[in-house]
Amino acid sequence: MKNVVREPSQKRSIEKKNKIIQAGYELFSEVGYYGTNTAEIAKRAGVSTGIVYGYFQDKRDILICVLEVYIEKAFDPLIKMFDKLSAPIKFNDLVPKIINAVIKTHKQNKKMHEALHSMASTDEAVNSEFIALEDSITVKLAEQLKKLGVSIENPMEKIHFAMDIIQSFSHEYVFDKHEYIDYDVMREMVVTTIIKMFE
Amino acid sequence: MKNVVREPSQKRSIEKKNKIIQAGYELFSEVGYYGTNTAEIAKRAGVSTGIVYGYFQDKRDILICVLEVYIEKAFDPLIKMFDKLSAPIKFNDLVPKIINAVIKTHKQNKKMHEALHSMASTDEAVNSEFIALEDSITVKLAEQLKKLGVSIENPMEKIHFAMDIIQSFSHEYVFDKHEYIDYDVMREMVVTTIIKMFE
Amino acid sequence: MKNVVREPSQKRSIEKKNKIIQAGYELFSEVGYYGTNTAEIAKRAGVSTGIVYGYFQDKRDILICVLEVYIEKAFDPLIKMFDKLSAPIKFNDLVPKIINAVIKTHKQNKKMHEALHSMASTDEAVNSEFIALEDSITVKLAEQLKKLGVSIENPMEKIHFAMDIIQSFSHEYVFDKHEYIDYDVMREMVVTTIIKMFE
Amino acid sequence: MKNVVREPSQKRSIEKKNKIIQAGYELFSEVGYYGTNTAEIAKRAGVSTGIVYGYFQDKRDILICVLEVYIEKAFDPLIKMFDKLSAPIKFNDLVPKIINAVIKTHKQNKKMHEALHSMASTDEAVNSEFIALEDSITVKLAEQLKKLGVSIENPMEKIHFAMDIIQSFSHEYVFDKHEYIDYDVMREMVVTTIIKMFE
DNA sequence: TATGAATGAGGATTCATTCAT
DNA sequence: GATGAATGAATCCTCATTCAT
Repeated sequence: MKNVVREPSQKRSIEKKNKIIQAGYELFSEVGYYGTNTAEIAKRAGVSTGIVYGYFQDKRDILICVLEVYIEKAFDPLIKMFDKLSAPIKFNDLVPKIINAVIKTHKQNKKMHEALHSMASTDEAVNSEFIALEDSITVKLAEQLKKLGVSIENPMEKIHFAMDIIQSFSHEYVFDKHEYIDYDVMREMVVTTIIKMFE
Repeated sequence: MKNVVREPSQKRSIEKKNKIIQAGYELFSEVGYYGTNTAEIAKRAGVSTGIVYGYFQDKRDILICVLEVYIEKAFDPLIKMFDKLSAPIKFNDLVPKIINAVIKTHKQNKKMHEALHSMASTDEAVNSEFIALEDSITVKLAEQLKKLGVSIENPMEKIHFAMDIIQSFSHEYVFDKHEYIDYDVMREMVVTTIIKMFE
Repeated sequence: MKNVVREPSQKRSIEKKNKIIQAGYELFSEVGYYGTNTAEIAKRAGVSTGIVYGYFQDKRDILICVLEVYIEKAFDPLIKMFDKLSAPIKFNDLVPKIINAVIKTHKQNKKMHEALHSMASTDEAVNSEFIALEDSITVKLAEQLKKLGVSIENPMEKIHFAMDIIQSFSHEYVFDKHEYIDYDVMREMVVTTIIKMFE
Repeated sequence: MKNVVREPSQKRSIEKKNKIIQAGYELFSEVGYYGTNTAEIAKRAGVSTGIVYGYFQDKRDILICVLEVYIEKAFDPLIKMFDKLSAPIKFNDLVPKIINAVIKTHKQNKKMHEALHSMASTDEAVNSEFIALEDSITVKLAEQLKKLGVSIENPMEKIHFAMDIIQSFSHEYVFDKHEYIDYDVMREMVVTTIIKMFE
């Protein structure tokens, strides 16, 4: 009976809810979930501590919302790109484009990406959300390929594998972790590997 | 004069320190770093809360030690495998062997793996340690290959890329996240991809 | 200028004020004063949180009003019974009738009875109200008896003592606390004791 | 696994636990359970907030302990008096003695008495404890009377009724609520009533 | 070295009350 | 009058860390 969270119908309210999510987004990015306290979120959002609990059940609820926003921000461009695909598919063009898109996303959200992934191990909901995201991307792409006449063996596995490679490469690329690695060379490897797989 | 952490010279002391690390290992695995408190660690280790701070600077220090143990446990078999390599290298045999080893490691330590990786985003030291680990593996393997007469273009990039693929695949394999994926088919892809790269 | 509480003159307003009191009545009964929050009262009353403070100074003020309603509901029947008394008074009939009335009241309002009495220790106003209630009952009954020609020694003390006994018995009877007690036997004792006192 | 409350074995610890209970006792008496906060209790007890939770599960746990102390303090004299009874029982002496004892107890603990009774309506444990207390007193006294050869009809009901009367009278007597009442006259009524019942 | 009691700052959350609309 | 969003002080409790013994 208690703790009913307002579903903001007023414009003002939605804006305020978004402000809080945005504040959470920033703070979680900067200092992580455990490094952030609700008072800080409220202050950054320009609201009182109390009202935060008018919009969210608890601190974790903010995290979940931030996660959703992140997923939308980060993966919508990709999904849209897949939607726009048209026959005949030229993997030579497509693969680099995807890689670039993923890298761009990583660059823009790298901290949040880290912060959220770091929660997946403790928080089942966060984990599921990421799994569902991978599912939807894989399935969506598989459908598109089929529709566009690309007929390959084990499409699911190939797509998933390709996405894995791209993810892991982009992560490296953005965080640029090892100085002895020429990441542009590596990028070429990724591209080549994937293209071969789909031909 | 504060915070002087004893480097235990006595056998008993070393054992005690290890017990604490072990307790930390278990607890961090089970409930994560933030879900664990030092009193619990002490209790599980069978020591007093106070003495924990005789062996470790703070809670994070335990994490670092746990991390080291993990890395040793998890990656020593791999490194040893590389040490034992002898010419001529048969990638057809080697690659599956490596994959199996990594999967085995993942299986045995999956919770700890998660827990530690989730810290890398917030804790610089943890992050560096992981980077250093990747470095050392890459470098070590590169040296070995060279020594054993394998001469390929861009060895660093290739090795690193191969390791990335294996890591990410093993992770998927162990956590078995998507039901529509046949992970044995995917494993074959990984093997084939890598072998091609090195020939 | 602050905290001016409107004395509602409009019918609608009076109804609304009563609704709030009713909601308070129910909630205080169910979960006690401290277990109830004003938002809940407002919701149950079907009004906004804000307007509650248009009709009441603060939460405690609602309590006071609830108390008044309770007293009226619970003790008016008794007072009316006293009003209707006519000579000659037959204590053999009257005493059981009073006991039944008090028990009935207790049964109908037992939760509220508890809730309010539990406030008397902390809240002076609540306490006074209860004392005043006892006063008025005692005085009223004393007057009636006198008017009806019942002349006894120490009427005030006797009446008060009788009321005390009835109160405490009714409480026991309704809450039926001890299984080894036959409350009907006890009721007889109460009746006999009181009748003897007044003859 | 968490929240294990120390059962203090050390003398110092017991003293400290008692200090906290004492502080709770005072504060609950003065401003009630809801008017007291844990920090205040700690301060009054001369300890830190933290350690309070080393000795008690939560705030309510303190209340329960305070209740036990109160019951012991308040009712042990009575119980002991009953233990010492010897044949033949002279109700003329005994009843006033009991009344005096109960009044004395009420006087010494009146605030605590109020505070605790006010919790009984919300807190089941507190309620049960009071019921159990009444049980034990009634049973104990019944046994004694039987042992000492006092054979009366409905002893349980009579004892209980007598205790009720005494309780309620003592309460009135101590709080001295109505100026038109001569409480010494009333006391005589109580005494007479009870004595008659047991003869 | 070792103990575990003690510290107290910090954090999530609630809720009576106010205020802009 | 009425709404319900907003406020922010207050509260319970936790836990990393210290310290007396």
